[in-house]
Amino acid sequence: MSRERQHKHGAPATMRDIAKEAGVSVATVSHVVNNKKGARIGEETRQRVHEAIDHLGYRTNALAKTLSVGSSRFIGLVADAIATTPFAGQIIHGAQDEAWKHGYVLLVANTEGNQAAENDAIAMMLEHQVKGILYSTWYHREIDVPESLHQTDTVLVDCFSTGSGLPAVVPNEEQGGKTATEELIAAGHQRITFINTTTPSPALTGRLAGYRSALEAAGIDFDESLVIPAVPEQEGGYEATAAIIASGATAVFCHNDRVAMGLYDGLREQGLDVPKDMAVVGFDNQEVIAAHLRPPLSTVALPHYELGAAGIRVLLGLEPEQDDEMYLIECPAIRRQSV
Amino acid sequence: MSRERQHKHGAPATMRDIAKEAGVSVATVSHVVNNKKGARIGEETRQRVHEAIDHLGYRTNALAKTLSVGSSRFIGLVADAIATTPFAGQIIHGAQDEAWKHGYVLLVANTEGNQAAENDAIAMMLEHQVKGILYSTWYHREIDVPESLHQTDTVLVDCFSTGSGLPAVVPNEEQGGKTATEELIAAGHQRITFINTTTPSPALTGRLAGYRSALEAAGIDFDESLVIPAVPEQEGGYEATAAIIASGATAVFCHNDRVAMGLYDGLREQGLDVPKDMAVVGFDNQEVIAAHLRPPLSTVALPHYELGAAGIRVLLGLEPEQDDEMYLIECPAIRRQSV
DNA sequence: ATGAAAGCGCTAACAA
DNA sequence: TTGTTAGCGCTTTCAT
Repeated sequence: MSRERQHKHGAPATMRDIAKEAGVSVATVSHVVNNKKGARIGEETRQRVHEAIDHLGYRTNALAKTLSVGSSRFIGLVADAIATTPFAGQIIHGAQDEAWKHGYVLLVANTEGNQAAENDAIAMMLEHQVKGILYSTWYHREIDVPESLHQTDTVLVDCFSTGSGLPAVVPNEEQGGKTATEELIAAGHQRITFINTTTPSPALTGRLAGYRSALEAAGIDFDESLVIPAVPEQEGGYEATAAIIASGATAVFCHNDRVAMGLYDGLREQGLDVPKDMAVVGFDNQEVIAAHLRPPLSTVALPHYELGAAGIRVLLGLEPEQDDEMYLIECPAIRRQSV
Repeated sequence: MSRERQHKHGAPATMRDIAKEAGVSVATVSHVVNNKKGARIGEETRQRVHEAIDHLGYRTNALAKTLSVGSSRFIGLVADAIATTPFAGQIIHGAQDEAWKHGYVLLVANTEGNQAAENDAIAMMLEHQVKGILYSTWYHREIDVPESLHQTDTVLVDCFSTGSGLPAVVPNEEQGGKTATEELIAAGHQRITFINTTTPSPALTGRLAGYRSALEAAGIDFDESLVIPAVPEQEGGYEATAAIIASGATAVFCHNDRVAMGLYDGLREQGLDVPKDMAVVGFDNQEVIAAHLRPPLSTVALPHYELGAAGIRVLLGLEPEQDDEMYLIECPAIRRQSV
């Protein structure tokens, strides 16, 4: 009973239509639609307007509104690898929820690391008068900021660029490494190996620092020979098996869930049981893997959802200022059954 | 506190600014900016305009343009689980690329299956005058279409709703199942088990139909006892191990990569080698898993990128009409080393 | 309590 | 070849 004919091809009803139908001016319609508190509209008039609105199926034209008020409700999100990882999805989700909460909508663009696509994407967002841009990468690293990003407010998510002056929201790698190690220590382990990545990155240095600091806090001497470099994938974990066993350790902190998965295979081949013979913790909390390994993998989560949400908050100026413009997000422990 | 940020970027230059700077009318500016072919502009004037443009750093206001021409360049994409799976990312990526190619930009919203969020998202898209909406789910299934979707052109992606009259773009499960089975047959296997899912879905029936048709085409009798039901995750594959071995089969087609991963574990525990003692193919081509299992898993890909891209094409009327409004996208074989 | 009118930045006839 | 003039749908003073 509410809509007359909302044909796909019929032009949508405008305020003018409502005004005519209700026998009032568009100004009045605008006032009741937006529930302006300054304006006093007669109860009877308000009523008529509302009737006209759902009789005609009116819906405000956000674009016209934007043009009129001068500031849009768009926030752009440019990601470098939406497709290759579930992580990007989490960032988008977090950003979307938070943006939504404040009345903004997300304009997303994927660039697969392509320079040209990136510039096009940014240009398009600027043309759409975005309030600002979230520029995100799928793994934590330092980047060169595209020049065009400086034309609007932008915040870096899961990446940073020292000297760019742009605020960055990144995971707290060191705290994460410390947390992972502490899980092992708390379970009584003293000789703990750390399979670290071989690719230079904040993750490499941060997690190592965390590992050392956890050890130190527990009064355990750091033994360089216990940190084993490996390609950060299943293959790396598998290949590290022999070294792990030879080290005499009783627990291992893996650089990420995928190397833990590879290590599981290696351990199983040697007839070793997790966690009885060897405790293991991963990093990332990559759901498809961690939750379904046997036994389910205890790990530390990369807070992608929070990264996206926090990104929006700093963009909107809702987050307490950080002096160095680096917003560190905590990586929480996810306990399952491998420790 | 930080009100400085708000003043960082001055109001962007408008066409009027350019017009003044170049000493011409806005109409002229509009013409050169859009390279209107109808209008002849003096080379010298055009020059001046261009100079003013990059002197003032002009950028067209897409919103104003939309309002003026009457049709926007937005396409909405509402997804039910952007965060929980890498698949959604692929759909977005495909949609984004294709939309972009035709001058459209994507407005994305995530709803996590929440009814209210869904309606809000759709309403918001309608308010932004989207050209149409892509409604996608993260696994292929039949759905009830939200009423509001009928207020604009919409196409269903990775889901369908018979009787809704809405076009749907879905993976060709049957062809996929057939392809997977054929990979095994081509490798010389005759006794092939199929670990099928237990959850009712197009995947359950479609892949089974494909399995049977491949068998039939190869002159192999279908043996009901060779299809083993299992939870579609690692656990299901692992638990199916005994039945698989007992069946005397030499190859198995797994409902998805995750069950294949579980099966790998089970097989390894029994000292069986893949593919020597048992050939296995998966389904989905879930990169993080399939490419890194030992040995890397041969599988059949769910064409998510194509799903998204094709969705845009049918929305834009670029795809040859399909009578039943069902657009089947092929699932290609991905050969690795498990067969 | 309500309406008239002037924009917002841009496009598109139609003039000149 | 270029400028004038209406809008597009909405908000917002300022009148009435």
